[in-house]
Amino acid sequence: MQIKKLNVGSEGLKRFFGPLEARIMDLLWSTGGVTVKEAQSILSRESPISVNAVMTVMNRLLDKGHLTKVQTGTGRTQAARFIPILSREQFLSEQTRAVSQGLLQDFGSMVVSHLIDALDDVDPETIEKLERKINELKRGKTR
Amino acid sequence: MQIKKLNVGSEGLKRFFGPLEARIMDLLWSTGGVTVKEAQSILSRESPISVNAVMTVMNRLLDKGHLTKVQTGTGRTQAARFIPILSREQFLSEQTRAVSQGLLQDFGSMVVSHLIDALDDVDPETIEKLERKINELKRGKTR
DNA sequence: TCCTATATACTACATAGTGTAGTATGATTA
DNA sequence: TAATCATACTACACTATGTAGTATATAGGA
Repeated sequence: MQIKKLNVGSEGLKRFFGPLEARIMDLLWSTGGVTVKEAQSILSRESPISVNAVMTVMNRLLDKGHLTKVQTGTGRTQAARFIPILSREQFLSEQTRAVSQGLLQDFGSMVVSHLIDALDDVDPETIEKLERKINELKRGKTR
Repeated sequence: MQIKKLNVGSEGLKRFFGPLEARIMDLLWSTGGVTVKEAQSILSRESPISVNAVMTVMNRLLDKGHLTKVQTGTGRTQAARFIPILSREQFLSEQTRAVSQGLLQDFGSMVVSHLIDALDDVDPETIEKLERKINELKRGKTR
């Protein structure tokens, strides 16, 4: 599922989610899936939050298509487990792809220029890949 | 002024503003500055909108620091002219910089990979720049 | 000088997204 | 069967945005 808004001033997952949503998604990805109660317990270590608050947000994430719910039974000892639909990698890849592609499309060379300035911290293999791509493009041009 | 949210699914200026805000900024940049009444007249050509609706939005853009107001006098014949603080180019450059840099920072190589896929449509000079940057980086590494 | 058109301010309401939590219901198991 | 736990439903706050009504001040013509 595609995120609608990117929070430009925030960091990490908070770019794609609200602060609480981000903490919950992080937890879901770290653990592979938790129940509402489990999530609430863990989140409450930092600052107390009600089970219902956590549940509402998890249900919203469910509605938005980020999670599935696995019912392991019924009754009070069998709480539903919420599980991310995409892996963290898949999700981030999809989102960064959507944003990069969108920006590139509308503001092409401007964006590339900014990326150039920020390229210093990118790992060498990625730079290699980039270089190969450029050679490819140049070959295409002179052909 | 830095935008807080990027509308991922929208296009052009609507990535940075709401639909009406975007139309107004576009108008402001195209004309170099207009009064509320002027803006309202022009916008109403597409679909009728009240002067007040336009004014509220323009004032909000003013509050957010995107515009200045130039008072050419007082009274009914001298409406204030709203003028963008940054040029369109400056604004877009600043915003795309913030977004690109943020994404690169948090999701470095992932973003570059997507960039690679989208590079085909970028103009040759930019590719040149990119190539020079890469050479620079490689020299830095082996030095 | 006074009336009225115009500019501007202030206020209000709707909708969407997010954070937070209360109440109600329903199933379970001790 | 009653206390416990899971879950649903509802509600409220706050922010951003779109839209517009009412009020006020001021200028310029009659």
